[in-house]
Amino acid sequence: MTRTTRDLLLDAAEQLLDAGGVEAVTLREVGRRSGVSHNAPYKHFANKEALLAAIAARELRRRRDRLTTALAGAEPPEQVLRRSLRRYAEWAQEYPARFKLIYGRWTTHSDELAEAAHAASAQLLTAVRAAQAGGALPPGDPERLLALLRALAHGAADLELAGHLAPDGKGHADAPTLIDDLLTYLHPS
Amino acid sequence: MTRTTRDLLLDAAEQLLDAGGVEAVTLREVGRRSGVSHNAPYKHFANKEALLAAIAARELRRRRDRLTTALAGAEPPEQVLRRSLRRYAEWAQEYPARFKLIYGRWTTHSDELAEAAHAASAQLLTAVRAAQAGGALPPGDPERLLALLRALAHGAADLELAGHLAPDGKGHADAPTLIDDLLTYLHPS
DNA sequence: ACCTGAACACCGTTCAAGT
DNA sequence: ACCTGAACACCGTTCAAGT
Repeated sequence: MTRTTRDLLLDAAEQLLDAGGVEAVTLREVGRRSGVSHNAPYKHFANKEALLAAIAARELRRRRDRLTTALAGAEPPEQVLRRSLRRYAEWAQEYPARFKLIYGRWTTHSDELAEAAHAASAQLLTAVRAAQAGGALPPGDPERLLALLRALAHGAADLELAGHLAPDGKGHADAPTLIDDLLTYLHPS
Repeated sequence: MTRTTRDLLLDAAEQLLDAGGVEAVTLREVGRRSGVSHNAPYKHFANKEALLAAIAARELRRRRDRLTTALAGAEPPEQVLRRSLRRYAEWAQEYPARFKLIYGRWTTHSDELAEAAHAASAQLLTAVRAAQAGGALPPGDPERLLALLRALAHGAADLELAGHLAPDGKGHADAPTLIDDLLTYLHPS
């Protein structure tokens, strides 16, 4: 409950991450903003990679908790799925650096990161199964169908972020539109 | 035709990029490998960003040329499209750093980069239209349909690269499989 | 247990100077 | 026109030393 130095370091690093991307996160500036020396972070994290992994894990846990809340409601599973995928794309747009950090390659193995990612996947899988049972998604391996949905949402978000999605502005092909398009194509008629 | 210093610098930088990612590309090492001083690159490129943009543009032009060749053949357009998307995913796996560089956010505007990207899109759009005309893809705005296909291929490639696609190995949900799955779902029955 | 300050080996970039 | 060497302001990381 007490505001530890570790928390201060994490908050400062997250602030820098959001403001200027991963390259703006320097241990020296993190220390400066936390009121400690430039290498105090080494008493709390093995190195810079470990600090970034801790930020990624914390953010992933936040998102998993929100997803759990959404799934607990009375909404039909295909609606929950649609909203979750759309929120994923919106979140990527709002916090691009967090998105890149979490869904980029992890150079350091982190148990807590892997655990949070697995839990989020399990939640989504439940929604896919329920949507299949309700006839809103075609039958077949739910893991494979979820992979398709996630790949589309991820690719749409990433391309939009890079400005490579419909560069002429034609077709209104933004990420939420593409997610809706896919769900429509997948809906058994 | 002569091997200019500029070419040497580009080749050295590309080598470093492939070997160790974008962070392994330092102007000092590029100069070292090209047999010039650590700041000779500044006589050929405005800065490091411009050097990276030149590499990206060169690679994008190579890929566009290969795509043009593929489209000129007698193969049915939906097969060309399928092969192009699969090759995209394979290329991402083989040259992850080039993939990240080209499809990441461009911090420096480059006319030649923008031009090459636009040309590649135009080529793919032709294939989509032909596949629609042949009944292999559903009707509707071809730009929007192409955006869907590219987003899926991009997302599948990027997640696979990061090791976040089917982490348990279940479902055989690798990138080529997902591309095939989407084309199957899209095929009007 | 946690923190500091100096030090080391790197960076990108600038600049005066050379051919 | 192209290149060099010194210099500047940064980095991440290590280490001896302090409380």
